[in-house]
Amino acid sequence: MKGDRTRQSIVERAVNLASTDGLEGLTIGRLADDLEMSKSGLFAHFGSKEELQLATIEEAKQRFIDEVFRPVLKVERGYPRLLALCRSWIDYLRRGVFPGGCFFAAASFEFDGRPGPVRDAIGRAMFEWIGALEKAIRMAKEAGHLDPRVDPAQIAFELNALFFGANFASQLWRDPRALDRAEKAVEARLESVRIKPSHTRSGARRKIA
Amino acid sequence: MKGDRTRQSIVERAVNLASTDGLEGLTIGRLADDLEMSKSGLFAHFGSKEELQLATIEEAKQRFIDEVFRPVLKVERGYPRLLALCRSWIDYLRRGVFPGGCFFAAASFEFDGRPGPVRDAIGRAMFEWIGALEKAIRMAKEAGHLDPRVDPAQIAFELNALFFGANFASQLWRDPRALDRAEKAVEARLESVRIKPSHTRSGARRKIA
DNA sequence: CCTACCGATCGGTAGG
DNA sequence: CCTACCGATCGGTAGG
Repeated sequence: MKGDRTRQSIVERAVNLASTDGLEGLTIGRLADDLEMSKSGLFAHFGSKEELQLATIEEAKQRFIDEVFRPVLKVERGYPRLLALCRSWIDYLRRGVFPGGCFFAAASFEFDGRPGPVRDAIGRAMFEWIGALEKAIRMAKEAGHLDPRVDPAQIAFELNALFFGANFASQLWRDPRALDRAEKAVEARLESVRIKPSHTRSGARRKIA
Repeated sequence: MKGDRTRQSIVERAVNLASTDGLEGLTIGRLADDLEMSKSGLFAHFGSKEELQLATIEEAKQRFIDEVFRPVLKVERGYPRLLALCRSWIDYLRRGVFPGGCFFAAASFEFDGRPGPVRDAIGRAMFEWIGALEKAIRMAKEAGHLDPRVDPAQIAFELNALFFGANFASQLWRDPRALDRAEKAVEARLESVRIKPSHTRSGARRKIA
């Protein structure tokens, strides 16, 4: 019980530290100092730095799901939910859910050159996220809200790229226009493949641009 | 003379190491081992790790200019050069100019949360790159090849985002489709704001999509 | 460009 | 959860 609460406070702090300094820059000594506990006391909860890193990724996933994904499930399926999901991502950066920007963007670029279980866990987490994005696109397509010729994997790739581009400019330059630019680009891209609901019974679906 | 050659071989190796392990993961000891020289002998060329990091960024800039930017200057100005610049970026990833993918994408995400001269240098380098991209867009617009309503900063933001998205998927997942997806997205985006040259004297310019 | 060294910090362990 | 410790490595220095 108490051990669980301690462990939880450790991984929460670890996620915040890792989002600014990286998962490798996260050190057991500094984390212990921050939490005013001994290194070995903290260490005992994980057994190795790698396990601490994996636990940190798991905690970041939970926070991401709670902050970005879950709120959107109440929006109606199809185009509205897809658009809401994209806006939710941008808003998650705007609200500063992680102090160093998107934890997963940072972790992806940090570990893409280092083989091992940590890289694999980040790869899986991003695969799940892109998969969720792709699913939202596919559902909108199947609901007749998107051009049937649309390739969900391609659109998911492009939307994710815009999110990373937003993270880049807003974090490295502290450029407040970055999030607006990303929002504009995302909305234009979705609009370009949208099929607007026809209000007349005989009205043919409008051609997409 | 000899000192210059040694220094050059150090920074070349440093760029490669940093592209996979990060600019902070780059350590003087490992770099010295790799080059089969003493730590202090290597260290004497720079005076501090920070100076080594700054020299490494400078070397990466040179390589980027030589590999991505310079080849494109021979292409005719306007739309052709803009398209060639984008393709050159994607081809630079494809050729594996840096072993760990794009040095600047990695460095941007690594240092965007750590204040200091290294972050500032990366910020400036990226500012110059986005500026060059923006200039290519502006030139195409002024040549009448792009919709006059186009905002060069917006398009530059989007193109750079697609490049980073390509780096992400090709590095973290080793997904060979990533570069093709980026190429497709870039070409579609440019096409969407393109004004095709009219071949008839009386022909009005076609509306963009 | 080298050997020889410094204090600090790293991940991790012993033993309680 | 702690104190006390380990060898290895970190960035950096002295002196040549």
